[in-house]
Amino acid sequence: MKMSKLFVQTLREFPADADVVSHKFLARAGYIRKLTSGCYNYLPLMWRVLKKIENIVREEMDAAGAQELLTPFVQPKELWEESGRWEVYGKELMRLRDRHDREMCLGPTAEEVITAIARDGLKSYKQLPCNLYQIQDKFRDEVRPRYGLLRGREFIMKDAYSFDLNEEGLDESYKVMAKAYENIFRRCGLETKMVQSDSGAIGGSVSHEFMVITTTDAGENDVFYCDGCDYSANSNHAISNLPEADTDGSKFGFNETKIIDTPQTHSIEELCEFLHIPSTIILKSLVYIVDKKPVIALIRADKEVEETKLMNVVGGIDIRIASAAEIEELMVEKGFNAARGFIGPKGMDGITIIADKTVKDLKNFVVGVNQEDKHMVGANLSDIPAIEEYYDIRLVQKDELCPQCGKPLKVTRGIEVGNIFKLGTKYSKPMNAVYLDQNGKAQPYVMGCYGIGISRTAAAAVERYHDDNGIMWPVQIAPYHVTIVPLNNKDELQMTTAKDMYIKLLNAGIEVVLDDRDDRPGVKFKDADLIGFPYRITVGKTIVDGNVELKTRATGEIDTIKPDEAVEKVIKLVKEAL
RNA sequence: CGGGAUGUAGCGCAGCUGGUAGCGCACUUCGCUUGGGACGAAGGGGUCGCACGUUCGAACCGUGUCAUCCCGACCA
Repeated sequence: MKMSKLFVQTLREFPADADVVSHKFLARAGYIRKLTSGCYNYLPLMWRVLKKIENIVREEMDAAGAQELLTPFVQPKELWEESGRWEVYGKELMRLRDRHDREMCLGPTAEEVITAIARDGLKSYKQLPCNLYQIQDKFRDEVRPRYGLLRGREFIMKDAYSFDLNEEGLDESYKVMAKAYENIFRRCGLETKMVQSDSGAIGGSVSHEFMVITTTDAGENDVFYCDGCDYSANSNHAISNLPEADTDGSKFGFNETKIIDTPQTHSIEELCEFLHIPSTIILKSLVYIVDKKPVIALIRADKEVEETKLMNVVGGIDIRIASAAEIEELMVEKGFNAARGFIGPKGMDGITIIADKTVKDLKNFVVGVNQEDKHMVGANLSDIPAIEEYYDIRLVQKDELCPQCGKPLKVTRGIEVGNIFKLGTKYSKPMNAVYLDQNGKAQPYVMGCYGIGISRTAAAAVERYHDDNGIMWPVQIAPYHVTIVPLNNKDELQMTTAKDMYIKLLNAGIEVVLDDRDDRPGVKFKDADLIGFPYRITVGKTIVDGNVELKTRATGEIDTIKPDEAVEKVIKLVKEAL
């Protein structure tokens, strides 16, 4: 490709609406252009990157025995009613009506559609196991799209679905996919961590996420991991053991149960300061609204509630902390007069109360009693409504102890590029998707599903590999492997040398861009760095001595060598990487 | 959903005490230059998001609307 004909417009400045590194560089280097909020045009350079990722995914999925197909982007309401998700999926599901007023949606995922396909085609145990996948646009109407390609509304996803005879078969399919995912991300030049995670709206029992560990702030997930063993988990799923802490209020003089004045202590910090106590002897009561109904969560006050865990315990879909107004409403309903800071579980009959495991060990603690400017001190579990079961609804924090080996846990940010779920019969049962076993008896498929964000993977690669000057693509997914830059177009020797190398590289199957533009060297260098060609061959004045320069984008390393050597070296480097 | 802000050329911005639009980059042509986003000259490109109102006159004032971005969504 000649640079003069390549469809790309690099910008001297970052677009004003870009916030994270990948968005900034992809927009500035001419890879993407926003069409509307959360939806991006993939321009020719971007499309080449995406196709490369897709092809790696295809090869590895095919090698793992999966079969590719393609389903429509628009899906009918009826299928979603079969699985029950039409009601529960929420606002992320982009719903629409056609001219006949029939309801449908844009596919955010395709469990229903592919389960329906399987149920028509997989009638016998002899046909199982089976794994079907597609690479397709998905649409999720995010509350707030942001971070460019990392959290768009429309995005490209590979989604695969496995159908097995039983749990053992699923375990095997799951392992095969986990291995395929490792291969895929390695071949994309990306280091990933496979971490335990919550299964969220897709449902199911076991799930893992593949995270690209990033130093930029674009990582949306906190990943806890252990240096001492292989434990690692998303914060929405992580568990830990707690270090020793003072949880008995008698050490701080609370030996008898009484209600005392604690004026203006609306926060835990203020309460600690007022009473001269650590937060570890306070029972914190948080009011959440889960699916429009109040739920009170109890936890030791130095710890935070992990909302996903709480939601899983309650069994809701939508969760948020209650507003001041909602708390007031609840207080009025229960006949109390207290604002945030003074809420407690006592007297909250009829309200769901969920207690964290940290509550169990509290003795002679401090707790709100739904009276403004007052707290109960020296309280014990007998002083609050009986708690039948203690759950883990706690957000793990750094330096808590690994649940497997006891070492302090570490935390890092990660971008989720892939996830795998064991679904079991969550979809096959309600959708009556069954096969006949050896005895002629109908059995629901035991399913798994496996996603990879193709466009997100590309963005994650930029987050991971860039410097101040631009992108540093891994060779495997770079839009082109190498650019040849003659510094002065009017210098005949430079141009003929550059063109000669260009032809040789093309003939060797290398993806090469010849920068034939009549621009000054600085312009060409800046663009080459910004776009992120893994290799750059510069043909400058040194050509009179028979030398060109081969520069490696990622390392900045420069070789001064003969043109033919440069050609050979690039061929070798690229072939090795692929 | 709540709050904040912004919509003026492909990109980044100015103009906003009302008088019919400008700068830098990019683009076209010519000259000159050629190892890290040169320089000079001459050009092309905009119903100032949209609608309604106020006014002799609106990018500018008012109302509404749409869009975009950011922050937050209450840790008691």
